[in-house]
Amino acid sequence: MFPEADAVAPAVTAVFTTVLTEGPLSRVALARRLGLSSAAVTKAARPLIELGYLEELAATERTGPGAGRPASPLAIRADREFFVGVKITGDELIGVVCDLRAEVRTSAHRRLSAPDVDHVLTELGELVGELLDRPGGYRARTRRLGLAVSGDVDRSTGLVRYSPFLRWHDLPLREQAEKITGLTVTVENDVKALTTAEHWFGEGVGAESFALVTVGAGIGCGLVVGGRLVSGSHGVAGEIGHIGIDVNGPACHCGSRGCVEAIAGADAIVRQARSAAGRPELTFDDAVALARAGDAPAGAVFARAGDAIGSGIAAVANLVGPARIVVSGEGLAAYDLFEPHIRAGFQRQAFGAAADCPLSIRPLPFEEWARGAATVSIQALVAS
Amino acid sequence: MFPEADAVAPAVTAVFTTVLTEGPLSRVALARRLGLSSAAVTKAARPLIELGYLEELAATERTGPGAGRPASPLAIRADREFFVGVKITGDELIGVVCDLRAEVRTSAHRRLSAPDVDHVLTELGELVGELLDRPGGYRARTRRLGLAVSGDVDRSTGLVRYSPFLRWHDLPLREQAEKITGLTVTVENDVKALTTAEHWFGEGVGAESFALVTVGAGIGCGLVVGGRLVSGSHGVAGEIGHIGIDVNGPACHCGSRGCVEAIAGADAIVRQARSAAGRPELTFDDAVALARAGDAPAGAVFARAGDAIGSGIAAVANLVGPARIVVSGEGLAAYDLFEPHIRAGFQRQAFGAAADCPLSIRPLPFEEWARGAATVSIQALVAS
DNA sequence: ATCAATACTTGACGAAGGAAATTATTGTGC
DNA sequence: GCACAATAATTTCCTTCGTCAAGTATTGAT
Repeated sequence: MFPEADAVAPAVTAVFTTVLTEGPLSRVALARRLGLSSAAVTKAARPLIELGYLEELAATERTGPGAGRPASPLAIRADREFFVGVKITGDELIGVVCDLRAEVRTSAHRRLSAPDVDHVLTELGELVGELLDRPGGYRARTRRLGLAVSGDVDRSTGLVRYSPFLRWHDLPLREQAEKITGLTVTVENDVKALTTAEHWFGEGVGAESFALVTVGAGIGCGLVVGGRLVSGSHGVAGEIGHIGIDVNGPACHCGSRGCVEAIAGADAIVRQARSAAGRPELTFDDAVALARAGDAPAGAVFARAGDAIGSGIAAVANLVGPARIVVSGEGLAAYDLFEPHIRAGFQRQAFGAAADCPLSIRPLPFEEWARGAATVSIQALVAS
Repeated sequence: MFPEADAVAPAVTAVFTTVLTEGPLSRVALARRLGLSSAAVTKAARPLIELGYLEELAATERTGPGAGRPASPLAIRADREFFVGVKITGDELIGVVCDLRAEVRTSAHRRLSAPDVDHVLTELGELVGELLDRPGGYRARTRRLGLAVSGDVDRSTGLVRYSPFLRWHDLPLREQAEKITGLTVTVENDVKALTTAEHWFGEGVGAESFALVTVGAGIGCGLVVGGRLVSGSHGVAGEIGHIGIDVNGPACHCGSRGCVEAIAGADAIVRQARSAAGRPELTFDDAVALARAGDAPAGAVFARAGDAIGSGIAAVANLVGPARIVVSGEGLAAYDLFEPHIRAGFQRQAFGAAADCPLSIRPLPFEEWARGAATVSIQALVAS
């Protein structure tokens, strides 16, 4: 958190993260929220104000019966520091500069000619440089960069163990990215980064448990339980895409049959739409167009896919009972075709009170992935 | 923890629970394990020794190169205090007296004529009295009783919100049981209690995450993530029995089709075995006997059920990635018929490294449920 | 103007844990 | 047998963190 200080008092971190994620709050409100005395909050807030991370707002509207000194809420000074976030895919880099509240200030992207490590790193360095040199005074106030990569990533060491789309194995990405950008780098799995962003700054704020489901080429899921991101003891967690929901379903690339992804993944949808229409050249967008035009077989493909996703989500709700679930991802460009069927599948398969779990289904700007990466670097600041 | 003391130092609780669950450990070993200084462990251990909860063992075998003062490991004095645990089912009470290490010292059970609250409480009082008066000096050293009940239970208030088998609604069980027994009572859901027992004293010891799956009339699951029991925001968690694994499968009492429980629950197995054999009077035990005798249709019913359970377990592994999974329950009396199919279903449906999750499949003495209840009261002591 | 109510600050205090020195107890090399 | 190295446990002193209780600040109501 602070330049020179090996350990920050727990209360300081708690006050900071609570103000950061739960908006302006008075010291007394913070004390209640955190189970601390108001004296402790006063003391914890002081260094944060001195460093410019927090500021005191003017007292606003009266709350209670009308008497008493008005509260002076503490708020984040969002422009105190900026963070770069970059999502790395097999053929593109998407970069953003965010403020402390993870609001995107500017963004850019670059196509990649190949997932070659050196090429990616060169492009990354240029992209970060371009973003920081844009008007806004970002460079002077930016120390950290977050990277989001699909696959098996060790956040604590910044090592990419294996990324199938990028074909990377045991790549010390943090080290190399720090060398080329001069920033302090945090590397995280893309779905986890997005989940973190939603947990800290999106619909998951304040939730003790929370799930984010991404629909796209694959079907992924990030899980927060007990306020902490679930990582999985064997490096696997949130693999909602390979829950089996139909023992007689289509074969999946994982070797089983009837996995959610084998029914609702983008490839699976294209395959099913092609055979339903008898047109082997059909693309995903064609299938969407057909279904929207009222073509019954194409519509049925999306219906089945949505239902499969809903079933998978219900499995999450039945097992861990998150306070809320957000469904998102580039696959939801065809939102209108999926949404009712996701809900129907969920309602059918959710057991008892699990069906009460609020479900937000909404498409997601692709930039959001990069914002997730930036959020991870904000977290890294707070944890430091 | 201690009679008069509103707050116990965190280190004291940490030292106690670690010695309790991870066996005799020297102070230095505890310090390493807990990230504390050895001075802190010395200080934390002292009151525990004075109160008779811990004792110092004689130095045993030398460990390292051979020099240095030998360690004096700290161990639990298991007979310092006893705990009663009772599992309440619709037609029976099963009670045990356990020591601090949750070893069963004596047990008893009583049949219930009806799940009538007053009747159950009367029988409970008599059962507890009978257990404590047995030779062993239990009564003088027993202060706590744990109750395990199926259904929706609020452990913090001791309220049974709804228990379908017992047909109880919003029953303040803790209060009433305390009145009748004079002990401090903790009430917990039965599957959670069993999970806790396995996490503290069984195969889940030391695991950061852990799952226990029970196979019986229903298929249940208790989940530990981040060292803490998962409760579910809407009161639902671990409902592995209603994960849908076959959209065209048999109808389930929950309203959906192809739930794990609709294929592998005891009722479902009987129903399938009856129609497979064309004998409508068949019991569960008959079906087991048939399958063991080599009857192919009966064997197929168990195979399908085991496979369904394995699929459900794989969903748990894919989603939360527990360090290990224990499968148990009275349904595993037919262990030999299930086991290979559970493993096969799990291996097929577990994604990637999730398949590495160790799976223990073993039948479980019915008394174990009561031991789970006792464990919960041991936890309540530690937390107090 | 006074008072009650609420928010915040201050300073004394205590609990908890760490650092380093000290004591305890062993095996090893001579 | 005697220094000594090595490891375990304890003691003493000290820092840190947070609470408590008292005091200050700022409002509306009487």
